[in-house]
Amino acid sequence: MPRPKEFDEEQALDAAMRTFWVNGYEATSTEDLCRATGLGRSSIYNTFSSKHELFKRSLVRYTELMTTNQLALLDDETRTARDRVHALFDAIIAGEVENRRDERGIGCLTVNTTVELAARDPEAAALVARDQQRRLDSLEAVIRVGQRDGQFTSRRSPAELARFLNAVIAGLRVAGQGGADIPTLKAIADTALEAL
Amino acid sequence: MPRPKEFDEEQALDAAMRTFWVNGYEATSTEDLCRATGLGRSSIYNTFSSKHELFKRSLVRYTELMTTNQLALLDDETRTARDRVHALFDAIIAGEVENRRDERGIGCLTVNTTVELAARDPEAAALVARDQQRRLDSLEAVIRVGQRDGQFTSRRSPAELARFLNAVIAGLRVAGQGGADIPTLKAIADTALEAL
DNA sequence: CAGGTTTTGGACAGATCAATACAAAACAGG
DNA sequence: CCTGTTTTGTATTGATCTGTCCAAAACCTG
Repeated sequence: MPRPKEFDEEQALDAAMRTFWVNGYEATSTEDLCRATGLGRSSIYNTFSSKHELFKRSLVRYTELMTTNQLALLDDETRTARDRVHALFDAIIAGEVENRRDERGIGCLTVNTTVELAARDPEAAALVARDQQRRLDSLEAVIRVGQRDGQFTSRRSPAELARFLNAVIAGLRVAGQGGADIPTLKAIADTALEAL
Repeated sequence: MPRPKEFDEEQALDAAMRTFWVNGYEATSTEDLCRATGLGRSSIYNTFSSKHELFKRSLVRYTELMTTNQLALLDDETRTARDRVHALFDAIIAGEVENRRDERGIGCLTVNTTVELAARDPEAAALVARDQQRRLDSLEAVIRVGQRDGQFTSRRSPAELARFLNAVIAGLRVAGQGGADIPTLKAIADTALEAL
């Protein structure tokens, strides 16, 4: 009996997510969100309650899309540990490249959120922390495999190396946003791989 | 003949810098700046022209203070290359530790600016890029020394390794903001050092 | 101590912010 | 085709934002 929505909620969420991703939370106005999604204010508030709620859903969606894809690369047991980590770096760099604006990457929404919001938005911080834990778990597992197979020779613990890789990934993102070119990003990733 | 200012401009700049550092550019209101500096609106606008101008000056001051100190560590020719890089990491981690709020670091203003502003503020981007170049130059020089002395055995070029270290530093900052504890940060830094 | 200049405080301007109110439009079921 | 429910567009709210205005206070110099 109710009137159906004229738009696809998931599609609108993707548009909102991308806007937050590119502009950040504070610099994104509700009007920006209207323009990006093509919806009116009423539809947005009716569907997503508030800007903050919409941001949280955007963040969740981002991690569902991105992290899930990336962890699939790490968990691919048909490949060696080194190949998996390499594939992850390649995917990250490829993402940075295809999302360039004015010679700069747009980074990673979870990194951006950590920097912009984590200190004063506990909910956002919790979502990012949860995502990070998933990533660390997968990284640790693949490093363990690589150590068992003798591919990774560092004597450091898998947990430490996972943290290290995660930091390098964040650093890659920041470097991309700073305007580093692809060969530079590849060199950073390769150097990190050699540290394992 | 003119009436002198009642405040110390440099001191006010430091307070403003710290506010931008902790809260970010967008989330800092002019009233926040008044509260932090203890100045009235008129004094701020009379002295610094605008929020954006004040931000640029804060950014310059930040890099003058921080980068200058850090590069002094890298350029200290009384120490070995490895010791210098180690000292840099120690200083960064010590800085992250002494600036913690609610179990989180407040990061680095240049990294924060890269993430929040570089894409849409060319002036801020230029200031950050200039600072980064200084850092890369010093890193490259010390790596060159380490390679000559046989302390660093990686076959990668000093330029690439400098980029790598810079990325790890950014990653350290983000990790600190994400709530990583000190041993974790130290492990990340040590792992990076081993890659050289 | 007086004149000229600057700083300072507080009120204010205009824009923009997130969010809401409300009525008209659009749809499903009976 | 009508009834009830939801969505949608528009106008508007009240708060907050950056920046300005202006008069009074404060200072230095002559």
